[in-house]
Amino acid sequence: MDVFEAIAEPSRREVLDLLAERERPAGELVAHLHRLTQPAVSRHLRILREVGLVEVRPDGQRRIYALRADRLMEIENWISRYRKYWPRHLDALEQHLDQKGPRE
Amino acid sequence: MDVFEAIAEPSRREVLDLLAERERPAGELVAHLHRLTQPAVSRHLRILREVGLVEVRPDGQRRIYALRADRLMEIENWISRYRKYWPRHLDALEQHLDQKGPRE
DNA sequence: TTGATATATGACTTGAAGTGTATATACGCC
DNA sequence: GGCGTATATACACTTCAAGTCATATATCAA
Repeated sequence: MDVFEAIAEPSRREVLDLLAERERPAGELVAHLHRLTQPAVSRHLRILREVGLVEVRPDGQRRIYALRADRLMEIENWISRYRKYWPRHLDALEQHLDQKGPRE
Repeated sequence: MDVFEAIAEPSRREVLDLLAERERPAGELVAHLHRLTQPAVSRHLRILREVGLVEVRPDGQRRIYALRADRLMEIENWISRYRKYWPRHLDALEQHLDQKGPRE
């Protein structure tokens, strides 16, 4: 399983979104993904761990999961070559710049 | 099948990469993806068509496939929220800017 | 019309992903 | 130690994607 496959799964993207806000113990993730059972979430976390998109830190009986966003650059690097084909007014790069202000 | 799943398949990314250079007839794509049989490639093309990542134009007995890169913005929109977590010296946005020169 | 080429589809098989139930492991507390 | 909680793993099962081979469809050329 590679990063592309890992993020193809909606529940796993949801996990990453949750971890983007802050690191969380596994149980908290299970609570948010209430459609899935605890083992199912645990399995998704294993996959995210294996591809390096999250890292785990033990905290007593809990396991704290944290995002490792740098692994997403593999996606970014691939997709970046397509930006030039996008309509300019929807170019996320431009939006990003507008958001941050020129040359922050 | 959604866009995330569509690009999770390496052969399909390869097709998109080929179509990023120029539009091509199906047979040319089959020739490049020499590991796959013609029906296999045709099936991938169908999937890419269904999610809107490519479009087809008949040309006699051939079918010319062309990229529709704007559908990749679905990926971009999701991934963009993670940019701020990347190490700055590897920030693809910065690279992109450096490449184009400031405020083209 | 007949035959060759280009592409798509159908039937089928195989393998892997995803899920739930049940169980194991690990830790904290008493 | 024994119990409860938190998390991971094992197993069985289902579903579906992806591949091949064979065939259908469409177009061109003669």
